[in-house]
Amino acid sequence: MTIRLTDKRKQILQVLKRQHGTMSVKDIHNKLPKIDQVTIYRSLDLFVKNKLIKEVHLGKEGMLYEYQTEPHHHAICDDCRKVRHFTAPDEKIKKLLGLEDFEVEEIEVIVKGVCKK
Amino acid sequence: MTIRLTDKRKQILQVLKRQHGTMSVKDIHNKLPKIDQVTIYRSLDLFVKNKLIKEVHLGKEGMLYEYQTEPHHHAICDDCRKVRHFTAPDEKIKKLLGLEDFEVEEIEVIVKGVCKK
DNA sequence: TAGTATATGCAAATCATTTGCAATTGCGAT
DNA sequence: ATCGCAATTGCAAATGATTTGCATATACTA
Repeated sequence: MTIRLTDKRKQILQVLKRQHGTMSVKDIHNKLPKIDQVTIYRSLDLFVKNKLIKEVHLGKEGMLYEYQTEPHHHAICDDCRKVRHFTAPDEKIKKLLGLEDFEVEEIEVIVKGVCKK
Repeated sequence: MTIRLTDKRKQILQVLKRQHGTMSVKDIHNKLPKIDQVTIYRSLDLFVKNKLIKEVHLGKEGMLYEYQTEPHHHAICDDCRKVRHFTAPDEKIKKLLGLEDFEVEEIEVIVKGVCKK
């Protein structure tokens, strides 16, 4: 099985790269109305499996996808629903967790609260 | 608006308390087949809003609910899908995050990887 | 105990995501 | 260049989780 970087896949990845943040399938479809939603779903799955992008659950609103230039975590405001990024040294988090008998592959921190502007 | 702790709600909460772990709506419904799923959905929403229980997303499989005697985080094995709990001092995590301008209400850490038994 | 607000069940709607299948396209071998 | 086949795409329909509308049942207050 080969993974072809077709034109549509390139477009989808491009949109995600430009966004600098999370997008839903709908968001992507709005930007690329000529590409079928199903194709977007399948492409995203493929990208996730190949670790080109990340998927995150930040609420009940369905899965979100994100191209990360550098790994980061998310804080979401309960009021305005805006998402903020923040970085934290994975190694230190790992140490805090102290998980024995577990081969850690990915750590995801989701912070909920209210942003005071 | 008053929150009535009706018999059905008590049963649902009871089931969650006994579980010591996450449950899906289906899981709960299996244990309490006489209570309609819709009632379970509505009760869980209510419990979450009143902070009696927590809801977590650990995968694509839909929302999970959990009664936590003490706050903890989750590690999920990509192979066996088993969920493990672990605690970590919130204060220290908060410090690592270094979120300015954000009123933190809840921190959720989700670890993905493989458990080596 | 009557009156009213809340809770419940059922059927149907909605929303995100997946699947089946037929048509199209990309790419390597000729 | 083009033939052939595997991978990709779109469309329609299926699935699965969750929500909504509404009529009935139940709990609490006066």
